[in-house]
Parts: sequence; structure tokens; C-alpha cells
Amino acid sequence: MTINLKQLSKLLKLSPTTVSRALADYPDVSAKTRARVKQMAIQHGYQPNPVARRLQKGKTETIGIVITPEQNYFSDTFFIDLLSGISNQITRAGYELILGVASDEEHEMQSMRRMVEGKRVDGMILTLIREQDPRVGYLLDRDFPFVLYGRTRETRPYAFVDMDGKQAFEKACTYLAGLGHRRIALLNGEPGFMFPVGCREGYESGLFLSGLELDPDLIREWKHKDPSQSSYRWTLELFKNDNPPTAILFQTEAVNGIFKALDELDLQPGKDVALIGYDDLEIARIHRPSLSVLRPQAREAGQRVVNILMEVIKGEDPGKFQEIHQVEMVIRETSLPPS
Amino acid sequence: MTINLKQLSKLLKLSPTTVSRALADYPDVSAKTRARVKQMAIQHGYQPNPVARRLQKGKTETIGIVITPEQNYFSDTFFIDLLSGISNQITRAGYELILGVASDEEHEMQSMRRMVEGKRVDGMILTLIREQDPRVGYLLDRDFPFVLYGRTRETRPYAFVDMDGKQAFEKACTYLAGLGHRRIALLNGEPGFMFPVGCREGYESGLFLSGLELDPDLIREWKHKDPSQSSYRWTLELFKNDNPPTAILFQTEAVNGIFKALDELDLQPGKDVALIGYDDLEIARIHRPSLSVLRPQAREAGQRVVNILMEVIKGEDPGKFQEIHQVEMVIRETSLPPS
DNA sequence: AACTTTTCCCAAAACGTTTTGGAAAAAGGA
DNA sequence: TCCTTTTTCCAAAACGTTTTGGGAAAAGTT
Repeated sequence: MTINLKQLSKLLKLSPTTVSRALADYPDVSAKTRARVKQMAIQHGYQPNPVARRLQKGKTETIGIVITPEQNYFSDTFFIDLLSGISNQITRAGYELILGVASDEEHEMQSMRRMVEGKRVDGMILTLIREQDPRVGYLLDRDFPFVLYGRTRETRPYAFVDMDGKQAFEKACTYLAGLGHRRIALLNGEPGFMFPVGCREGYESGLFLSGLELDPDLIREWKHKDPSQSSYRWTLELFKNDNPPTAILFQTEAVNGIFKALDELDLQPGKDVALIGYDDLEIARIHRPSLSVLRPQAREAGQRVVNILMEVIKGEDPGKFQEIHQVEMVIRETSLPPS
Repeated sequence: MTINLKQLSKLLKLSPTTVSRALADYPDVSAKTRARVKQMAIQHGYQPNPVARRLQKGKTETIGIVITPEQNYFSDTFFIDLLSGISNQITRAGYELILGVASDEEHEMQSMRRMVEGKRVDGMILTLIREQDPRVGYLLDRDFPFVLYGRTRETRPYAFVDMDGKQAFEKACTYLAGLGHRRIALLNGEPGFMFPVGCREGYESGLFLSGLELDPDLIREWKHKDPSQSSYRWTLELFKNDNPPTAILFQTEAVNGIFKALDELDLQPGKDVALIGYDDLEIARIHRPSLSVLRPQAREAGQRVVNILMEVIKGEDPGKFQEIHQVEMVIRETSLPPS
């Protein structure tokens, strides 16, 4: 059915060498034959067998990624955008993206080891980074190319693309303070992961810059797998406070519980309580009132991750590639001044 | 770093042939040397280079799947479960799963063609099947192995694993009718896809079995990308009816809009309006009142898809593998008799 | 002992590319 | 014209496996 390099070369009455080099635009083949070869290749729909090329080149032309369904992050649109940026850029480079789905931290590591030690990939992309993340040490120890989407606590240099959660939350916080809010609450992401660390720093810095006091009662870490720590319950508790907040910062993921709680408390989102979420999920746009958000550019980040990984695979120093992307704020209907 | 078959055979003072065959448990190598080979292989962490094996075997040992972020289906937990079942089973077979992310129907086809014509995969898995799906015809024409998660309108035989949407909605409908509901509404999935067709059949059949009349005013197709067709608006309109429904069947995906609309109408879910959703998403479990649902076993289905695809790749007749999986109903708090 | 069968191992080929190291032919220079 | 340089092509090797087709040694059989 599909044609071979050898068959194609026979058709052209040329050696496989010349055909191969013609297609690869080597200078040592004349313009005339190059054109002839290319035309014939197109005519017969010739595509070099990727497996054979990989063997010869000693590269798998493949990138690996492992996702964990347990983490709710995954069901968010932002992750799909990230994956979309990654996938498109990988395809553009003629590479392949192989996917592992792991149910927990142990399987995550196991799946990655299979890819790395089984020589199935040239590089890894890591997401959902923890403060202490064994995957990073593992890859650094083996000097295996990888790029993080996020950061971790690790002294050795490594490549990463991260969203500036600190700057984002600082911006949101000072914006709300500028509107006159004095009691701003933070429903932070799950502890153990690195991202919420920056969010909290930004929140605290935002309060400080606005001359506001930090009140520990207004901060909570949300464990989304633990119903007792749900955003719904937490919001209810928050307003039992003598001095309740007039604004809340949170991950958009948690918005359903917050809306529900506010509704039960007869508080109108936006009007009685200002809300700004991190991540521009669909619900943020379609809800009435629409939700003001911090919007990370996940697709662009995904493309950067791939471009960087390609450089690292080529042998570039990973320490050179450490990018922190700014996050824009989208003001919609839930960020009004306090009433 | 990592050891080679040739190097390993040199260490053992055996030929590469014998080492290869020993590891593959061929009978023509003595038990003693087989043991010796295996022990040495483990000791040096030898793993055959997959690229070399693929070239020799003439197989890519790879399965392809293309997902489309545009479709909201993807953000549902059920899809992750499906993917999880697929991925685990593929890994178990020593195969790889390569992922394409396409933004629309055209890119979806393009991504698949790259995999198929570029000899990058041995088989394809298709999801989100449309009534008229060009992918199926394309693959059938080329006699390329594939399995559908879902069904399409195509007369030639092909392999599929599908959820019995018809039986599911029939069951839900007769259950509600059995409770005394006489006005049951259906908010169906997007037109153009095959799945909603079965849902509607089941709904109609359920009404008929319960001796209820079909009222076209109670049926609507939800276009989730079109805000004018949102579940929220539709629910509001539904209750402007002189004779409003006492129960609604829908895709759980649409639950937020429905809850919001009912809330505005001062109707209590479960109490004033019975609700049953298709797909057991997280929100169904954590919402109060918790949502009764139809629960497809996505992970198991994913495993079946892979097992079937392996058979088709081996050359089995695809027509032999046509599975329709039953869907169970989980009664929670939103399926009470009418008040 | 001579023949047959079984057991155990291996050299060589093959998979489809790309790369290496020329070599022949054409062009340029004197 | 003869030598040098450039242009254009190719045969052979290599990537790391598995498979093919024996072949030698050991074990059975008569």
C-alpha cells in the first residue's frame, strides 16, 4: 500500500541515499533531481517510516506527560488549553505526545519511570507540581530532559514555565482594596502543591501594600476531596464571623460551593460580596452575574513548555529557561466596591 | 548507561539470538541458560529498545486517540475515567497511547490522518461520535483497525463499545412515571452527535411504556456553546408553560444552569421538581440535595475498547465486537414523587 | 555401533531509515 | 591539454531488535 524509500528510489532510478538526501534538502544533490524526487514522493504519498528514522537517529521523537485524574485541576478548561498548546507545538515539531494516566502519586512515578527507563521518550513534561516533588529529583539525577509547568523546592537548576500566581493575587488584592474593601478573604488551593504558596504570598503582599492587616480567620486552604473542607462549608463559616469579609479570592474551581453558600445566606455575589477567581473557566463567563477572574494564558504557556523542552533535549542548559508568565485580570460583574 | 542486547550477550558469552529468545521464553533454550540470562538482564536493568523492536516487528505498538477541547464532554469526569481505563489497559499490553488535541472537526481529521498515513499507530480509538462521522468511513475504506466509543450511522460492520443510552433514559423515565410523575421533560444533548439519539428513543419509549403522551414542548436539544440555548434559559422557559413539568431528564453537565433557574423560580430541586442526570459527575454527589443520576461505567468501557482493539489489530473481524453496556441508575435525593 | 531424534545454540538476514566516506563526472584554471 | 576543484551521486555501514534456517552436540533407539 504505502511506498518505501527503496521502492521510491527504484522508481526514480536513483539510490536510496540520494533520495533520502534530496528530501532532506542536502546541498549535495542537484536542484533538478531534488525537484524530481520531491515530485515523485508527493505523487506516491511517500512518508519516511518514523520508526525506522527513530532507530537510525537514536531519538524517539516523543515527549511524555503523565496526568492524574484524582486532581480536580484536570477537569478544568485551563488544563485542556495547556494540553492543547503542548500537543500542537509537539506536532509542529514532528514529535509525538504520549500520555500516561496515573491514579495516584506512586503510579505517577511508575508511569514516568516506564517512559524514561524504557527509552520511550526524549523528554518529559511535568504538571501539578508539589512543594517537594520526587519526580524532579529523579530526572535531575539521571540528567534526563524535562520542563516543569510550575515550580518546586529544588536548589539545582531546572527549566520551568510558571504562572505568576504571586503577582496575580497581589493585583487582585490591591484592586479590591482600591475599591474600598477592607476585609478580603482567601480560599487557597490544596496544601502540598507549589502554586498556592505563591498565591498566598501575593495575597499577603497585596494586603500589605494596601495598608491592610492580615487576619488568619480570613484564610483557608481548600481540600477539594474532603467535604468537610469544601468551599461551601467554608463560606458559610466565614460569614458567621463577627466581622465578615466583603470580598473573596479563590480558585474558580471552587465557585459552585461559594455561590451556593452565598445564596443560602441571602448575599448577592458581586453586590454584597466581591469575588475574583483564578482561572477563566466557562462557568465564570456564563454565570449571572459573570465572575471577575485572573486569567492565565494556558495555551501559550503550553507552547513555551514544548519549545523550551526541545532546546533542553538539544543539550542547552536547562537553567537558562526559567519563565514566569504574567496573569491578566478580567473585570466582570463580581468586583464592585463594598456597599 | 543503559545496556544493549549485544552487550548483554557478550557479558553472558552467548549470541544475541539466544539471549533474545531466552527472554522471550522460547522453548529452544535450556532452562538453565534461560534463568542465567534473565538474572543477568534484571541485574543490569536490561530492557529491549522499543524502537528497534517496533521496526523489526513491523508494528508501532501504539494506539492513537484525538480529543477536541471544544466539546464540553471532555471536561467531564466521565471522560477522564474513560481515558484512564484506556491508558491503563494499553500500558498493560506494553503499548503506547499517543494523543492528538484538535480544535475542530477538520483538525480532528487531519490529526488522525497524520497518525494513520504517517504509520504512527496500529489502531485508533474514536470518541464523541457524530451521526454522520467521516472518520469512520475513512478508516473503513483503508481497512485500518479502530474501535468506536459510541456508534454512528454506517452500514458496514465495525467494532464499538457503546453505553445503552436508550435503556438508561427509558429506565429513568419509567421510574419517574412510577413515582407518579405525568409531565416529564427532556433536555437532550447536542444534535449531530449519535448519543442523544438513543437518549431520546429511550425517553419516548419510557413514556409509552408508562402510558404517557409525548409533548414536544417538553423536549429540547441543548447547544451548550449557544447561550440562547442554555440549560438555564431553557428551564426558565419550561416553567412559563401552563402545564409545567414535575420532572426533568438531562445530561449532568447542564446541571448548573438548571439549579440556577429553579432557584430563581423558587422551586426546590427534588421537592418541587424531580431531577435525574446522565453521568455521575462530582457535582452530583456533593450538591445538596444530591443529584440522582444514570451512571455509565466509563473506566470499564475504556478497558473493553482497548481489549477489542487489540483483537481487531490481530486481524479479528471487527463486526464480532459490538458491545452495548448497561447503565445503572443511582437514586439520591432529587427523585421524589411529585408533591 | 550406527542411526534417529531431541535439545540447545547461533550466524545471517531483515525491518526502513540516515550517515559515512568515498568516487565518478563535470567544470574551472593554467 | 593537464591538473585541480567542484558538483553530483552512491555503496556500505549503522541503529537494536527478532526471525529464519540451520547445525552441532547430546540423548534415545535399534
